Amino acid sequence: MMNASTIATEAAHPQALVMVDTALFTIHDERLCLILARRREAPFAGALALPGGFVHIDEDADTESAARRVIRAKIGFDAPYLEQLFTFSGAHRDPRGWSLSVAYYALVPATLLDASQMAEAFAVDALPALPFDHDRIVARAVQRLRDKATYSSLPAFLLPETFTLNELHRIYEHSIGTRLDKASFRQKIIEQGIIEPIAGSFRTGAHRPAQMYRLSRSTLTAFARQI
Amino acid sequence: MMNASTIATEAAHPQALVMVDTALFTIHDERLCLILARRREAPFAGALALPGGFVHIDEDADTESAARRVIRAKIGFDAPYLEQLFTFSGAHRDPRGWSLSVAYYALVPATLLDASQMAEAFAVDALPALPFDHDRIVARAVQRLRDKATYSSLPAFLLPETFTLNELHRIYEHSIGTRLDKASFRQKIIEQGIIEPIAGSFRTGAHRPAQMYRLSRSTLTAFARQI
DNA sequence: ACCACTTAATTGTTTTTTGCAACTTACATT
DNA sequence: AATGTAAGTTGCAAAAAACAATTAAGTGGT
Repeated sequence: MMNASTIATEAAHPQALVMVDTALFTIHDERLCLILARRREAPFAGALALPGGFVHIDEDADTESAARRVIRAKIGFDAPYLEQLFTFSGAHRDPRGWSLSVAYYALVPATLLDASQMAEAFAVDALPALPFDHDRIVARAVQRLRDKATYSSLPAFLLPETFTLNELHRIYEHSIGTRLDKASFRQKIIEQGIIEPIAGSFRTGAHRPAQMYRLSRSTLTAFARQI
Repeated sequence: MMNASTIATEAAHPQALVMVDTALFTIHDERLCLILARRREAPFAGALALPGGFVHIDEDADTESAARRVIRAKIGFDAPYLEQLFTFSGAHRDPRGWSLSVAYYALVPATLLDASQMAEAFAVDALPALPFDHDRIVARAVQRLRDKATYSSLPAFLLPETFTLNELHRIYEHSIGTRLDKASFRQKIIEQGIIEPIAGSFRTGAHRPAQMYRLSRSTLTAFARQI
């Protein structure tokens, strides 16, 4: 029978530090933002960084559970969308030694965040300097979001439960970073069937009321073609 | 100053086993295959599995280097294409304890493999039962290959340095799993500029000779549209 | 030498998808 | 009731894709 010390002998190698880091996207003032955390401990105590922490193998079922735990600690609830991004590793990314960080990215509607949480949201194109290799994590997360926005329902997870087609249109444009034709966008979204109108529900304002919609599925839907 | 024992105290948690596993794709008899390795050690000694091993933090610069080392040990050279796939983790995927495996996938032209290596190539739709969670790794690797084949030069890395357009056509069909129109395929590939004709070089045979091509770039090229 | 056969490569036509612009609708405000 | 503006639709031209047919270039058999 094997026990921990047998394993250590078998592996016969010094151990890597295993952690998770999370890129929490939200929208603020029509801009794509990331929620940062101020580090309480060394290294880089006091600096703003991506929320993260060590994997606790006695407590976390897997790294995704660890990421969920980190996110809950940060915002108080589970993000509507969470996906593994990439695993970063090496001797120099953390001064404490050879480390491995499984990075996740999540999308959080701004409506679910309170003022103090929104105060820690920074536009992705105006982030402060970040410690470790968090710049690389951010770059990859933004790239992933942009890529995936072109062929899936991903950006919808930045919106509240209900939204108008124009709101969805704008969030796609902000996610992808390019202008999208209104007529084509509406047609494609409708025919993909990712959203459904909420009968009788309209956003009223100064002008013509807008039909409210909700996502048909709570999970990501990939499109056959690009948006 | 910090040292290993301080860190262990700081982390204050039992450690995860950190390893890499690799899905090595190749083509044999017009079929998409994976190269498996027979395990020499417990657990699952004697079973066929994805080539893999522990990360050696004193030797591997990062997990990608570890994957390259594993691949070199298996086939004797670096795969022309290597990419991180996904990180699998949890208490139950390996009987030795809570483990984390960073999975990579690689594409290797059959022409670079010798007979003994090809003997360990199994069609992805007729694989033997695999230990650990290697079935999940394989499923995700095949899915990634199929997805990426639809919008990039990825399948070309399964071919030797030089190839004909029809060979490229067939490898795309095998990678994606669907039929592609000959005329459209040729036009799209040419206009993407991922390949260039080799002046004066033709594959001769019983019929009309076919122009030979090579990749224009040694790195992956993503297309603006689907193939 | 010529014909049949097969694969390589191109050409042409139809259908579908896009990109763009103009237009209609429905409200609040004055 | 007129005006302004955002919501939503319609129509058309251009581009892209799918499909079908044709031409090109060799080998091998007679």
